[in-house]
Amino acid sequence: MKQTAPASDDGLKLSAWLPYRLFLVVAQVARPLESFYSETFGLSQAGWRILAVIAERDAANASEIGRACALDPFAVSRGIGQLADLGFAVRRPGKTDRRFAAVSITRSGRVAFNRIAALGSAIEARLLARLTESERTTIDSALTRLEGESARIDAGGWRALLDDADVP
Amino acid sequence: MKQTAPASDDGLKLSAWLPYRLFLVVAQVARPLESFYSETFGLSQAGWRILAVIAERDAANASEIGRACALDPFAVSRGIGQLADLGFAVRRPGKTDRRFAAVSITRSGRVAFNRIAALGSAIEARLLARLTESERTTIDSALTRLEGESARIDAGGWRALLDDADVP
DNA sequence: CGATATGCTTGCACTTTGCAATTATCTATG
DNA sequence: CATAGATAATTGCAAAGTGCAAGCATATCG
Repeated sequence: MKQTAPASDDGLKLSAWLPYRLFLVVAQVARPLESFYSETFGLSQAGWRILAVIAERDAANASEIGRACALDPFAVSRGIGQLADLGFAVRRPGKTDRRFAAVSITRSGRVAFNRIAALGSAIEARLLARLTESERTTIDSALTRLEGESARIDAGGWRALLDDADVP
Repeated sequence: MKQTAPASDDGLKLSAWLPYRLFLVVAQVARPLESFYSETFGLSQAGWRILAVIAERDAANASEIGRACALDPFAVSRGIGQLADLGFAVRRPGKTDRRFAAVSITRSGRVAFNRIAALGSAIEARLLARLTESERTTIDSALTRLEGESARIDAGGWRALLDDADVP
């Protein structure tokens, strides 16, 4: 009676794997935020991300937005469409090159953003309260490097990852 | 000419917001891994997460799995179905209480898991290489607290978050 | 001027998700 | 010991989201 394999035989303990641990925090924190903005404004996840980007970077074009929040051009286009329907954003042809849309947040978009941002800040405050001052500093600096390295990992694709170490 | 609101007036700078920074790392790191297991095994994201859970915790039931990887019962059920179709998992009625499914990884499921885990380990290694030993220690301990706090945040829902601080 | 390239959008098929209803099993009670 | 009320999991179906081919507008090059 040995149809199922018994214990773990590779070196990956999920609960200790760094990306998984980060994922858990992100997923759990995203859920209440998402239910807030979707219930309150009918905003999708992509819509919220884009709103947050154009709230801090005015007259952004679609590719910039996509890069800033890990969204492909289709999703960006649709997200902007949603924001435009809700009256939270306007798109105008770009000033110099009119192929580039210049997407800007509207007044009511900013109002909505501020409401969501208040929740976001509350969440961050709850998290930061669990850390000491020196931990915050360490994490801030470490995270900068992790962002850079993860961008490179992403850009390289999975094939590049197996050239370094053990391969199947 | 003032249809659009100008600069940021609330305190949320997206690029400095902790959950966003964590999200970026997670999203970028997940992408190559996902394209690997979906191309190679036809596994969905939920399928992979569940596979990873049952690889380290044998005879798990659906709610345990769901809790362990932030998946609702429907998604878990479907994910298990997918794994069963692929021959990577079997479900049997639980031993004592037969309502609980006892989900176990199969031999070929473990083979697949090990292949994916190798990639996962490579990714983690790349990330950890960017950190000093003391940063790793700090992050390890901080992350444990963040996991706990984010679980509480999730459990409380968004209404609970606004009772503490500034409200809209 | 075409011809070609680029940024973005749209239409359509396909997949994933959310939720109500269902099945199977267990526990408690008269 | 039958029946009512839980609980764990699954399934069916509609709604939402996604991926990709093709399309439109604009720009640049020969």
